[in-house]
Amino acid sequence: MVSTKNAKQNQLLAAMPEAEWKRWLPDIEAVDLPLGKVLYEPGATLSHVYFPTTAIVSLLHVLENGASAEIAVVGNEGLVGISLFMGGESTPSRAVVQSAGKGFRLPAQAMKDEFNRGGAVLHLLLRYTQALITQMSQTAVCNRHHSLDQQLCRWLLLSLDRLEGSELVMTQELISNMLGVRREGVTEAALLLQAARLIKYSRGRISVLDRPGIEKRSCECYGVVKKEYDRLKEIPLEGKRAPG
Amino acid sequence: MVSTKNAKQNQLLAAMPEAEWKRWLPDIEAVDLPLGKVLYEPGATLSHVYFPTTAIVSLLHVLENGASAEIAVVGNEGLVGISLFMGGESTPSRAVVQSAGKGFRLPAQAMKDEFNRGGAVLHLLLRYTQALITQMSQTAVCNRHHSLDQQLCRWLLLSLDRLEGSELVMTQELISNMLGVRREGVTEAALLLQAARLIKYSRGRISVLDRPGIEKRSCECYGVVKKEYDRLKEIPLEGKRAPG
DNA sequence: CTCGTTATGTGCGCTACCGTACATACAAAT
DNA sequence: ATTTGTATGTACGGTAGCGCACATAACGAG
Repeated sequence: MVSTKNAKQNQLLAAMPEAEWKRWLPDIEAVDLPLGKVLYEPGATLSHVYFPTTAIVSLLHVLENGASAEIAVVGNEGLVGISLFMGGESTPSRAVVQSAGKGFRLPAQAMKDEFNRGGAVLHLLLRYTQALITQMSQTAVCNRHHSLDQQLCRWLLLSLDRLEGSELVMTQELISNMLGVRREGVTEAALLLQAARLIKYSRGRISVLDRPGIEKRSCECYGVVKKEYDRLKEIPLEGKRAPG
Repeated sequence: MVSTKNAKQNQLLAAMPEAEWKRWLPDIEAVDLPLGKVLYEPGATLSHVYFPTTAIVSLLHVLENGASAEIAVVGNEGLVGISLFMGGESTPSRAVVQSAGKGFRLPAQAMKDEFNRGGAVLHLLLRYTQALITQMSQTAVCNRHHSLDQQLCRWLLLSLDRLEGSELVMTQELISNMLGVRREGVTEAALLLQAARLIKYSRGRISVLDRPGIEKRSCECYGVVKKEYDRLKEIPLEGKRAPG
């Protein structure tokens, strides 16, 4: 049981009713999620779903020519691998660990069985998926309308919310991959933020000095997404199952 | 029963097993979906879910300053109002009829009850949602990386697939709202397509002359999305309900 | 301390798209 | 036939971000 004692650092696992949680225990497994680890590739069948606790995972959508963009980010508030219970078995996107840390995982079949019981677990996961959808669509609009500057701020805030402390380990090159822009563009934007004393960084380490300042500079997208996650967290679980 | 005789023009309704379908009948209702009709506003609680048959509905995400972008399009292959069964009650996006036509609708409570039975309906709807998610994320990347030209082609193709015939009623102004770009930009892109004899248009009427030509000119995003919808349509319904 | 490697900074011409301001053209109404 | 409104075309300066080619700087290994 020692191995699962931190599992409830993941908010979905923590929100799970006791009865369900007990059924999961035998199958759940602690995993290390090192930077860059790929949890799934486009089109691949998923073997597990992952519940990050201290790690952050990026959902990247990759184009034929190799260009990519992050469509959502998953931390301890969520899970990676929704297509497993959504019924598609796979997605055309890629999940990569963006910030090293720990997490837990559950085998595909166990996840499906649990989901198909149709109770609290189902509602919990779907509600989370709904929040994820919000994040994706906000990202789509953000890609269209906001400046790199603003997007970098949004991205920093989303990452900060999923980390302890105010430092993130992340090269500008990696950030550029996430945002789907040039590395040099990130350098410039980061310089501006540094000049404004909002952040400080050196060789892959970013310290956030003035979070409120970054929030002011960010586009609305961060706030919208955060608010929606919060809202959905508050709605009580239905958990009911209609009679057959 | 006359009023529902065309309901199975909607692919989701058509895929519904007979037993479920019979339960729905009393509640289902034919509706007219005129151009511009708003099916839901950001944050509003949904009263119905809509199953378009000949109409096309755009899911738009609107920013504070009024700028917007289409994050997905729904035709007779899908339904409008997934947040109802996903558990959020509302979404921060807006659903607008982009191409006038007919559809059917089901009251919110009936939809929820049916979904919570947990059988084929649930799996069908979730699978569709999964396809919708693919469309959203592809759109996000497309917004980032592809030219207006390519995106216009993608958009035309997605619309064509959801219409009979090869003509769409749509001003360039409206298209620009969907794509989240300037109207003049659409004019230029459309001129190029017209010069290449791929389309012809006049005052809000676009005729597609050479569909394969447009497909060649489109970015990959159209193909990826279409393929994923097709793939998910093929997966047989599980429909099973795990024992309590 | 030196060297190779990786991370960051800079410069420059280029292009797609923006914002704005108009000009034209078609279509329906009177 | 003239008017009015809406749809489309054109023009032009501005700019954000691109692709490319380097310059600098930090760090780690030897």
